[in-house]
Amino acid sequence: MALGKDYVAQDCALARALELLGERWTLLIVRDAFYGVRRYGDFLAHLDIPRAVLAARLQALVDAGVLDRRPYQESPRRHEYVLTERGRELWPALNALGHWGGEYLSPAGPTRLYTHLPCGTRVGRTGTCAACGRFARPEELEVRPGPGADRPHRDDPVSRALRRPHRLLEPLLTE
Amino acid sequence: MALGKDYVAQDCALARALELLGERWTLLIVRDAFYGVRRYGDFLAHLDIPRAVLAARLQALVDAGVLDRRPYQESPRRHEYVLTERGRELWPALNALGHWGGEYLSPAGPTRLYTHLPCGTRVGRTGTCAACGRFARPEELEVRPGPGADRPHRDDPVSRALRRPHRLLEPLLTE
DNA sequence: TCACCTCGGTTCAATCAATGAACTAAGAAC
DNA sequence: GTTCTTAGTTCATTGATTGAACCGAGGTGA
Repeated sequence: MALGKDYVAQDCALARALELLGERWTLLIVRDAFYGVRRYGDFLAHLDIPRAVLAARLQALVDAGVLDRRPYQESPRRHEYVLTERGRELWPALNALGHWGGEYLSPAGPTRLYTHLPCGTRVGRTGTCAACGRFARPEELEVRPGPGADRPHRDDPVSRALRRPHRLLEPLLTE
Repeated sequence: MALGKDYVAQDCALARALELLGERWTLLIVRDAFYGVRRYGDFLAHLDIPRAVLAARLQALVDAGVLDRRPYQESPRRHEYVLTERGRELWPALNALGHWGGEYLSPAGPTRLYTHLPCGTRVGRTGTCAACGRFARPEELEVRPGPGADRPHRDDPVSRALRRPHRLLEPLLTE
């Protein structure tokens, strides 16, 4: 938020997390990173976010160690943004918020469904796999559109790629 | 957020949750509600939030069914804001975010510690009680300041009351 | 060689939201 | 009847977000 009167006086771990993650767009960027989005242009196409804001948020997430900015090609040099271990640790929070939104704010049901790949079981609200009892790590999850994923609102290449079932954190294939 | 270009086009449960909860201050208000804060004046004293913003956020949370506004005395008629069942379902999300902030953004360690009252065990990152293996419900948790709760920044009556160990959701006693 | 394309940004004026101080209202207490 | 408490509202100022335009490095095709 980086305002004059920050959350700093709050002396609270949640406040510190929100100082970074509570800004508009930031958690949606992180969500997209879990879905495999890695490039500036892909975030831009999928989120309809102002370019300046996207640049600022990516920078903040890199500074906080949530994303790693690393080259994916030389000549011309281009970079991609990939979740670090610290960033991947945000999965439980994102999962919990998403499930809450699915349960209480999505009349048509969840917009996405998650399958725990090692045992093929659908994962519930808590993020725990009913079959094996463990909390599902994001690398072990496959996403696919759920019943609440209504009429295809968006038709950019990134949204189309995200509608295909795919494993979390796997880089997006936008042909 | 309620902006012209909302998150609506996102067709995503997380985006819908953030539309409500992602606004500045909102999740801190919900956190305080878990800690037992219920009155306008107590939120105000503890959060240092502008009065107009607090009023707007409380209204939005009531409209969304996260808080219930109900009278706690007649003559003069006064209301308090209490978490609904839907609001209490936000605990996993808040817990996950708070633990992430404690782990990665609080150098001195967690600012608060949670004990699962039925079995007396400290609760870890995942929010699951190591002893009984269940996900701890907020009513079953006791909060107390942790090692990262540094020098008493704030000295309003609400902050002082919150420093005493107490059970989540129990109304705050500010004498 | 020159025009044009792509990708990843930066710049900037206009708009919208947050801030904080002052004000309001209704009843209680003195 | 004056003052206190609680729970707000109002409003000018400040600050962040938006969206359109621009920039620069390198590649491509004629």
